[in-house]
Amino acid sequence: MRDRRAQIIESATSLINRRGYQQTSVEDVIKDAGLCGKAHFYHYFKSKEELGHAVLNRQFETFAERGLAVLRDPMLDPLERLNVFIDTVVESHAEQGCQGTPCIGGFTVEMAEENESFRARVEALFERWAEHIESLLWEVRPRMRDGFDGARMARFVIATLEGALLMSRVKREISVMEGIAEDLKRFIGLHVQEGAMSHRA
Amino acid sequence: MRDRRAQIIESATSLINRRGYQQTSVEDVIKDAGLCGKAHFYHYFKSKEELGHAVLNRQFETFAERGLAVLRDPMLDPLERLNVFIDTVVESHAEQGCQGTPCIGGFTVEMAEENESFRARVEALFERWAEHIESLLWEVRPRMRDGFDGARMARFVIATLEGALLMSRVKREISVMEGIAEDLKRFIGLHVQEGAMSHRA
DNA sequence: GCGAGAGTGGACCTTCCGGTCCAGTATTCG
DNA sequence: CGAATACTGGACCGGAAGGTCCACTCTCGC
Repeated sequence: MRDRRAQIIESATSLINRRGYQQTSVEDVIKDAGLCGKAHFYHYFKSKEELGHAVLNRQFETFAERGLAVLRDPMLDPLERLNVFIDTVVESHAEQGCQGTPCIGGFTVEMAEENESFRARVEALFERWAEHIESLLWEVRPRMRDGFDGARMARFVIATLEGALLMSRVKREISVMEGIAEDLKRFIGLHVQEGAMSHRA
Repeated sequence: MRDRRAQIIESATSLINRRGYQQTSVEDVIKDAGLCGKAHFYHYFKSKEELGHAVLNRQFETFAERGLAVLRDPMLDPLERLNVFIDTVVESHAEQGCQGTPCIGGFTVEMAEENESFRARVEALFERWAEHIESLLWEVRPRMRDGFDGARMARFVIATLEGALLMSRVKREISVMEGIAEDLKRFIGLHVQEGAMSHRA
């Protein structure tokens, strides 16, 4: 069964999200996943590092499915999609009591610092995320003001979201993040040409 | 002599900035500070945690002196001060090879996660920072558009800077951060009323 | 000169943790 | 059946790290 492996990754992800990578011992994961001895764990993973990569991969995938999917939803106006995406990030963070890291952020940075191969992967995650937003913004380029730089804006959006995630995590409170998200959406909206609003209210 | 103690804090700050709190052992600090045995270290600090608080305090103070001072410089137009401040954050991050955390960010969040008393302190640091920006924005309120919310904007600025710091740290590259900082300044500028520009070019 | 605090040097304890090894049982599938 | 694979349980190892203890020297102010 690969169920077990998946379950270990699940447990590890949740624990690492809450306590960080270093603060999560293999033993903790074993306990949480309901395994017995270490042998069982090392039957599936050759090291804690391998588990770390698996967790990062999982973040990668979940994020790609849930988060990034909305960025490509053909039913919505691109800019609207971006707004929905931002709201989604805020909401999922709120759902997890300002602790989980629905996309990147938080613990991933700790991991990036720990180990070069982790770092590369986190960077790739950032890049992939940026590219999604970038291509979305490319779609709406004709509607934007002159000099609009989608690549830059994509990074700006990500940085702001990450920072907001971080702040509300430290503060253990979501309201700050909500305000920031609103302002961020407003900022994006300011780049739309007058009279070139999307087809929504 | 309190020199020694200060020197230990100095070493610890630098190490923690580079490698994180958990990744920095007391032994590392001892070596870096040029102490001899552990006894020497524990002569000044009763625990690693106490050292951690001292480091946080130092960050607090250095940041207050260098970073926040510019926010109150009476010689500059308030909005200009904010721009200078943003540039300063970018520059000092660049100087440290995208690794140091000139103000908060990075390792402080790791510490916040580690220990509740650390968390409270980091939160206080955030709050203090926000208040400085807030009061600066209060000064220029008459020049701003209707509905301008200084408190919100202050948090927005901080979140964006923190996120940018984080991204460029993972990427080990400053250019992304520079772009974000520019956009951030531009965003702030967009809230100024037409015809109410500051007295600079 | 004497006592306190600074500094030196290292042995040592304990706990935690990643990782190994092993011995055995349950399950499943050719 | 028989062999691989999944699972159980626990002993164990080696190293890192926080922290204690101790015996000793140096230096400075009273």
